[in-house]
Formats: sequence, C-alpha cells, structure tokens
Amino acid sequence: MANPAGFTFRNDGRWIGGGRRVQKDLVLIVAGPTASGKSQLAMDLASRLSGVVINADSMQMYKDTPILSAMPSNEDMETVPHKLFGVLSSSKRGSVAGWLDLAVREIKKTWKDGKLPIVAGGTGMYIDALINGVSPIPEVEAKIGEKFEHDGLREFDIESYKKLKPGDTTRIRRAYEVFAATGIAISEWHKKPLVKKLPEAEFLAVKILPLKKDLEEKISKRLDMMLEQGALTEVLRLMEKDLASDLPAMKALGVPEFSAYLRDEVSREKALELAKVHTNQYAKRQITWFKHKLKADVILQKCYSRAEESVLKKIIDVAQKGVKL
RNA sequence: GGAGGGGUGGCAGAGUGGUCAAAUGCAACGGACUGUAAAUCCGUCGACGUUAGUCUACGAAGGUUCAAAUCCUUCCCCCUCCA
Repeated sequence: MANPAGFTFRNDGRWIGGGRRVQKDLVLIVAGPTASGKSQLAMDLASRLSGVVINADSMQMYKDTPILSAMPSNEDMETVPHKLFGVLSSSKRGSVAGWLDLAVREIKKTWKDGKLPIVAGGTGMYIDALINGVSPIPEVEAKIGEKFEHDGLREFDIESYKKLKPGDTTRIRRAYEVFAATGIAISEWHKKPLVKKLPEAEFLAVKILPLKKDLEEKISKRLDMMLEQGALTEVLRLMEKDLASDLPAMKALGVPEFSAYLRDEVSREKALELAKVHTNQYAKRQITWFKHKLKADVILQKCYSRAEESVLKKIIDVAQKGVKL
C-alpha cells in the first residue's frame, strides 16, 4: 500500500522526490511518558520530514494551562506546525471521541498538504483509539453529577457487574450512561468490532520507555521550572473562572496541588512535593500502558533530548523500511 | 526546677496483656484500562520459604507473666504547660 519509490534522503535529512513528499497513508506516532522528551522528538522529526505535529495529550488540549501541561513553546509552534494544542476551553469536557474526530481531520488535512502527520502525546487511550479504533457506541449524555451504585448494574448488565470493581466509579457511571441512552448494555457494545476512523492509514509508532528513575529528576526540575515560569499565576486564573472541580482541566497535574497552596491550605513546599509525586505516579501509569498496550516499531529506552542525530536517523530509517510494504 | 503528654513498620497514625508481623491513610513496587484517561481501579508491601513455617521487630536495658507493643523499674530522647 505504501510507495517508497521517489523517496530518499538528502544530506540534511529532508524527504524529497516524488510528486508528493510523503505517501498518503503514513502516520507517525510518538508516544511516551511525561517529560520523556517526546514533544522535542516529534518536533525534530517534523522538521526533518516536513511533518506536522498533532497533539495526542488530553491535557494539552486545554488552553488555560500551557505551562503546567508542558505545552510546546510559542517559538516551537512557530518553527514547526503544531495542531490541537490549547483548542479546548477548560470549562469543556474532552473525550476520546472528541479528540479522535479532531485528530482525524488534522491528519487528513496534513496528508492533503503533502506533509507527514506526527501524532505525539502521552494519552495512551487516545493513541490506541486512533490506531485500533473505537467501539461503535453512539454519543451518550454524560451524567456527571449523579452517583451510581455498582450493585445496580446487576439489573441490566451482569457482565459489567462482574467485571467492574465496586470502587471503579468512572466505568460504572459509563455503564449506566450507555445503557440509559441506548438500551443496550455496554458489555454488549464491547463485543462489537472496533471501528477504525482512519482505516487507510498505516501507523508507524515510536515509543519512549525510559526507566521511571530516569524520569524523576527531569520531572522534579521541570516542575521547579514551571513555577518560575508562572505556573501559579496560571492556576490562579483558572481558579478565578470558578469551574467545577470535577472538570478534567481542573484535575490536571499540579492544578489541585497548587490551588490548595493558593487557598492557603498547604505550604508551597508541600504543594510542590505533592505535584512531583503525583507526576511521577502518572509517568509510571503511562509507562505501564505503553509497555503493554502499544506496539511500536521503534523503542527508545531513554529520554530524548534534542537533535539526537542517531535517534532521528534510526527512526527515519525504519520509517523508510516500514513504508515499503 | 515543677506538672503533664509522648516515643510503633519509609512517613503519618491506631492498638494498650493472648485472636498483633501490628488497623487505617500516604509513599513505594507491580498491574489493569474500549467515549472524564494528567481520569478511574486492582494487587503486593519486615526478612527467608512455593506452602506449612522460621526468624527479627513497637526508643534502650532489665523485670513480672504460661504469654508483653501493651504491666513494672531504670535510662535516653521529644513535646506542652507552669516556674
């Protein structure tokens, strides 16, 4: 399906040749835990491969926390095209499907422009949905405020009742929502084949899987830096919006911790420490996800810094091979 | 100097003669994950052993007792109040 003919590299590593510079169906995925350098890698690849970076990070979708969510700098965004960063208001509730629609649109547009879509981010579920598809469940009304009992599942969805742990409030809620809206149990829906939104695409995935230990120092320093860059002001402005605390944007790492400090409930040191701990825990969850659930063509075992030629070359090589199926 | 309170597993903090290797929370470690996913949840968590079990543990040292983290004595340290 892919056509490598006409593709070659110049000394400077750019794709050249062919009427189109990249064949139509290739999507490059760059996945990795927070602070692993994936944004930098995506950007470096984009600048060599005439690519467009498309965000696959749930929190970088929101516009009010560019610092805390470690969004690429304005300078970076000017150097290389970046899409889907800061496109959602914090008062909105993002979702896999919402992201997927936007991402698919951006990918198609990128192809049309003859460029290479580079989907980069740390939200495993988003990337998984893009590559493997989503369940064909129609959009259902979110019943966020309500409380749902695990026991009640028995009455309409025995399978979910057995599968879901009583404490798993998020999934229990979804089971209720789906049944209420469709009359069909979510466990039944899940038996239907996944629907790929981009069946014509060929995905080439790069995953960064550093040791958690190697991430700790980077995470710590990055959080220190975020404070210097004005993370507290960012949080303060968010607080002024007086949004519901269960909104995704309000749960972004650092937001609950620093709001507690700004409300004078904990010391600044304590808030910082907690933010670091929680970020490390998050990184671990991401590593677990990517390690087990994302099949990758290239695996980097340590963090990426910037302009690491050997790494870039390796990925570009694999990309070239990967394309000539 | 006087009066009181306290020292428990990496931390916080229950326990106050046996059912205690010691509740619970946090951290740590591992895992899951199909429309909130930076979410949500699950497992492990003194050491050795697959299990039975063995050993070392509740500030230190002695003692009482069949049996002590729990009672007694002395010592060390911490906190509060009064001087």
